[in-house]
Amino acid sequence: MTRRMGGGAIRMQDVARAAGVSAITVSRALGAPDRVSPETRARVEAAVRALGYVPNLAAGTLKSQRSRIVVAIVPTLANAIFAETVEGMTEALRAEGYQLLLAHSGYAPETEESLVTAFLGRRPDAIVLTGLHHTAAARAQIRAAGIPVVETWELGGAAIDMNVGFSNRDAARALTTALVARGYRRIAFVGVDPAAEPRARRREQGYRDAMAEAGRRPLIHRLVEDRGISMRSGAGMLDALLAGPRPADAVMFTNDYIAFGALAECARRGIAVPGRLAIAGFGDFEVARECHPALTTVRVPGREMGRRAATLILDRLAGRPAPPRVDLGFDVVLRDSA
Amino acid sequence: MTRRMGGGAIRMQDVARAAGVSAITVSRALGAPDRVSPETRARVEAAVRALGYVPNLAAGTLKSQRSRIVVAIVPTLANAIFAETVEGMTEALRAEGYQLLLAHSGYAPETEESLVTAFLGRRPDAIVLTGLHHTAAARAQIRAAGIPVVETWELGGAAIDMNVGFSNRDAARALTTALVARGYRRIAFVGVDPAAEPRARRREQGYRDAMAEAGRRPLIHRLVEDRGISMRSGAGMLDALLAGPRPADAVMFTNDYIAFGALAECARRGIAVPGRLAIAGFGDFEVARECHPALTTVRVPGREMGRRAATLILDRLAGRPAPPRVDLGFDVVLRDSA
DNA sequence: ATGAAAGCGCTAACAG
DNA sequence: CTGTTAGCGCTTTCAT
Repeated sequence: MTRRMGGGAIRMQDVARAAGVSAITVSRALGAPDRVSPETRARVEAAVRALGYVPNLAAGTLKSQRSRIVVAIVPTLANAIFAETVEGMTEALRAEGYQLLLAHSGYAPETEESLVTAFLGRRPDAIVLTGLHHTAAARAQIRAAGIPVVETWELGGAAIDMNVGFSNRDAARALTTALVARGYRRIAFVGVDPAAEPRARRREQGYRDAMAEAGRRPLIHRLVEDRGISMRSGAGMLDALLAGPRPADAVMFTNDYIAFGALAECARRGIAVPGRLAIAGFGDFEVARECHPALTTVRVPGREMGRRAATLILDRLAGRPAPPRVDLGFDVVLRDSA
Repeated sequence: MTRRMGGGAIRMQDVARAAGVSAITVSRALGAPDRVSPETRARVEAAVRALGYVPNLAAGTLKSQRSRIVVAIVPTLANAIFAETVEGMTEALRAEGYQLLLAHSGYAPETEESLVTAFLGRRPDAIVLTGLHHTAAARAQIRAAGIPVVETWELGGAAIDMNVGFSNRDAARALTTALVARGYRRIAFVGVDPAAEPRARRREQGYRDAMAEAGRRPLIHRLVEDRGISMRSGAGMLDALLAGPRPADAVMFTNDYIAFGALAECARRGIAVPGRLAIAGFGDFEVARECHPALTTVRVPGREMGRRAATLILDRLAGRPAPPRVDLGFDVVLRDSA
């Protein structure tokens, strides 16, 4: 339409010419509309529309040293667990014109590290990580970048910068205590390799705490796979739980999906839940609410962590005070399965 | 450490000085290592490490007009449905140094449009959309950007550029036909407002096709909410399905989550599945495999669509031939629920 | 309220 | 294989 074709996009200069102003005025009309007279603004806006102008944010980023990009790294998206956090984050960020650069680490700190390296090149304005466990190199790079950091899904003293989440340990302890109160005698815990998944380790610890407080011996089972764990793995644990002279009468799984897998297996085998085996999960995913019998579990603030992480970042970037630590809590949800 | 502090990051120039070469040599050592002598490369790499240099991709993008960013917009992440596609995409892209800018539209074309507008400012090298239904403005902007586009999760003639997916209509038809073959007489379909969800409309159409072929009258029920549909909504449909003098003896839901909700409700009410009511889903999500009775459904290539979308893009960007249309097919999975 | 000049940090193009 | 020059498209700074 104008002089350009084949690759060249419309620049601010072109808009300026069309509107009869200088480039900087276009910049202001777009980025700080109240610094420009209403008439000028209208002319610029008309030119923008007429030309289909889309500002090149790479140029803006380079000059202003603000990218309006926030990086987020989660362990996985395949479970709705972290997906909700991501949704909460994007929604809050979008409202302020920030965009989300996302990847999943597959629960591997080394993968996380290489993602951090790659993403930092975009000069993000902030970064959101899952959990508190990262490689030393990742921490160092992030610190060097000097940007706000939020770690989610875990609470602890070792946060790089800001920390929003809940206590996995307290949550598991509270759930276990509720099971004890309901009268179960042999309460087992099914988790994953504690070395591989920090949040699972904390949950296991909470279970141990509660059992110790109740004067019981912990009964711990671990799933062999430390990733890709899901419903299937729960089903596979039943034999171990029910074997021996003194089988478990209740079991708590490290998350709802695994618990549901066990629950379904009980249905297949005709094992009464909670009659012969009570089952509890962790997370309060939708399946926990909707399955039959409905799962006793712990509700965890997935979406809220995302939203809060975003607002902490936005506050910090706007120079508003932002607390270094936000505990969003949890709720023990007693249903029929235990 | 060096002369800089307070905001200024290390630049290529600093690395060049430390390595005793020019900036462009650093650029090449990093971006095209084989165009630099091994010794030089080693010196550069050492300097990079020593200084903790992270290239500023905003600058690179500006000059090279290649951002190595791919934009993806999905309807939601809360369902594992699209999350798998996103995972497949990131994985394939990451291997080639591309990064994913992601957002979810909440199934609203207008939201999608505004996301497109915002994202185009990053000058992405390609864009991946879900489905074939977009606003005219979104299509126009994308076309004007002149970048490769892949539309996923649906197949049709109206694609903007490339299209990878499967036929929702054929899949639903095949599943319905399988239900007919299994001897069900009154097969109902539970979908959502066809105007609100194009893929659901195609599934409904496939169901109609199969019913017509079998000489049956279609029995269509629709969920009131057109978004946020999930397990709960399935449970709520049972009354309608079983009401009247001639209740359905089989029902097919527009996705597995909804089907599972109905299945669980049957368990709660003591309705035999498939004895009194056979239930089928769509998608073959994990819950379909693991619930009891296991769900008859259609397996859909979620992760593969993501991977394929990525390779189409990479091929196109590398100047390799990329087919405009890839049909990944589907599989009817007959299990116990129907 | 508007503009001119300068430069953010890279890499394409062209030497040598 | 390595270097010089220039400029990508914005926004900051300083003027008017």
